[in-house]
Amino acid sequence: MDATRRTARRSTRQQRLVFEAVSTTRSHPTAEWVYEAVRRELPRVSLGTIYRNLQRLVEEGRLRSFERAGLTRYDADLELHDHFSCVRCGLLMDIPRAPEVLPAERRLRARGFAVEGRTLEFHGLCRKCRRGASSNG
Amino acid sequence: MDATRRTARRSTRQQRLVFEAVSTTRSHPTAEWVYEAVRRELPRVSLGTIYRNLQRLVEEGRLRSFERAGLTRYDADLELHDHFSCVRCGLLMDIPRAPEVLPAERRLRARGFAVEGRTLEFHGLCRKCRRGASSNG
DNA sequence: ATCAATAATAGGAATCCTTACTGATATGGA
DNA sequence: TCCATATCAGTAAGGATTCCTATTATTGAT
Ligand SMILES: [Mn+2]
Ligand SMILES: [Mn+2]
Ligand SMILES: [Zn+2]
Ligand SMILES: [Zn+2]
Repeated sequence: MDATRRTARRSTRQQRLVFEAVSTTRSHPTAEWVYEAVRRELPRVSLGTIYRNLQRLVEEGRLRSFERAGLTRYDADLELHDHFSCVRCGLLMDIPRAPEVLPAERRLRARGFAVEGRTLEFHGLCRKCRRGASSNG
Repeated sequence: MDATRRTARRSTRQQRLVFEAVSTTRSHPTAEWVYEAVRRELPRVSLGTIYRNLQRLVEEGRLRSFERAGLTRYDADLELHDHFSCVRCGLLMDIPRAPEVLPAERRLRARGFAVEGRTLEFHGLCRKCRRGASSNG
């Protein structure tokens, strides 16, 4: 049976390298960053291929994506988690998400909204930047 | 004294109309939306003027801005508040922010981070879309 | 190994939002 | 009036992403 599915899912070298580039960093990289990383292994790769595979991996649920400062960034960590970003150095750090339900979410549900998820990001100064904050400009 | 400040701050008709367009809606409009709104009063206004004044108003702290789906959106509500967005109809709704401190923020401070603020957005189905969710595609 | 069918690629053009530039115009003070 | 300066309209330029097309790679079957 199942004669309809003639072709199996491909996994090209390009796609594997794109996924690997994103999944081996915690820096929430941009397409350009992934491009440079993949190029080191596959110098002839094209930027279009990077975008195409990133988008495919997001559709397949193997990566998350979000925007920041006009750029799309990618994250291979599929666990629900929140973020902290440093307004000085640009660090974008993961924060584990505790199972607690936020009061605001309870209020939304009580009003009849179906809450499926959330995005939570704190911003401020990381430890390193905090130390130099008073002396430097 | 204060002879250095020779020219007073101008407030042009264009700037007033840009601010009015943003501040009289709760839809978190885009630059294009503001452009169309201002054009109804001032048909010869240019898109560059819209962008320039939006950017100026944000710098002056009279508007907030943030990105969503590749577009910059503007908000005249300076009160700290959170958002709910409907994944089906695109509604982006304000949620008043209660004074409670989130546990995740306490944990960050305990680890030495200086938390200055946060962005919190829930997503799911609004009441209207929830009703039609099961029957419609 | 060869073949046909199909999926993915490289390279570049096109698109979309936003910013930067330029010459014209308006404003307010000396 | 005359000058300095701010803002304007219009348009060019920029940057990130998507789209397009001919080419190449992969698969399954002969
Ligand atoms: Mn993350
Ligand atoms: Mn708002
Ligand atoms: Zn920092
Ligand atoms: Zn809705």
